[in-house]
Amino acid sequence: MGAPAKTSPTPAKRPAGAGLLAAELRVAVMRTSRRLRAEAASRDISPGQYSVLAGILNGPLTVGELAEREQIQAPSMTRIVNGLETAGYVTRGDNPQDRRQVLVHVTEAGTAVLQRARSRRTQWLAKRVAALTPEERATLHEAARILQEMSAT
Amino acid sequence: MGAPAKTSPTPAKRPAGAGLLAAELRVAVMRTSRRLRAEAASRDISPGQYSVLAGILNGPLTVGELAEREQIQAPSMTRIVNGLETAGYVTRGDNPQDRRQVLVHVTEAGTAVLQRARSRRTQWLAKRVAALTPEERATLHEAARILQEMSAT
DNA sequence: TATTGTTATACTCTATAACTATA
DNA sequence: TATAGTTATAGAGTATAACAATA
Repeated sequence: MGAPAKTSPTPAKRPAGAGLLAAELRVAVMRTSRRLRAEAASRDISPGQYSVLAGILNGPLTVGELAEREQIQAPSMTRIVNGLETAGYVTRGDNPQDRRQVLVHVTEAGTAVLQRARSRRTQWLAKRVAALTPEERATLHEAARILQEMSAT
Repeated sequence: MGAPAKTSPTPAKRPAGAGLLAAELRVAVMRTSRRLRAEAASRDISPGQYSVLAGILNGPLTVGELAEREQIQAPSMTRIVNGLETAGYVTRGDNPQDRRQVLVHVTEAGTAVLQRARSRRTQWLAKRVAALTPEERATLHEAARILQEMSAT
């Protein structure tokens, strides 16, 4: 069986076995992602573009590094960067130390659009998060950290 | 701004404001969903097909009901049902009380493939879930419930 | 010869609009 | 006239394979 869950915030629920938990988590994540995509669609920038801009805010990264971070293949990242470059949100620069690489830099317009998008993008989610109890928010905060770590594996 | 977050269960981390939490949650969910899709791809059935089969295990539903449950439009559900019907996993039946409606029934093959898929589909996730602490599993269990409720809104 | 990035191409999933049949 | 479902078409995002430039 699962763990005793001694200090669970919801005493009525026991932790399910790994298989059952994975199944319910998978449904929850897939459904939420579909909802997020639908709600955020056609405003500002795409989810992929958003992540890329956020990733290079603190300094340029190569196309390969970005692809690895986003867990997608290089050609897909090339397309995302193309879109951002056309929109004027990033520029491509050479790396003098390895001229095969392409460093993606964020522009001022890119920084601005990211900040605007940050508030709009999460509007749907933020509205629902705000309706939660502090305990539920803490749970989601911790869950986000766990999911990030699991996905990074 | 967000709530003061007075009784956080994770002392080192305070619950972020609704906007920040929504932002980090969004990234975590989108990244995990991309990972899930990639890991589960081309085995058994698609995520959408999986959810549909699971939904009609306890009795047939109409195409419209399924579309609403999955938060997608009717034509998208028609395509998913087409795929399942071609594969022999569901059958379409009339509703005698309203002949505009189409009731989607699961077949024996559909039930079997769902049970097989259930264990395979969540394999990637279950492996990582099993490596977590009981407390982390409890957190994800609760988070799944919260995400489900938020997505249902 | 190996690696980085791009181009070419195709597949999956989604959506909106137009259509058919039933109510 | 309104509703349930399908068909037609298009768009977004992803992938693999082949190619160019550089190491």
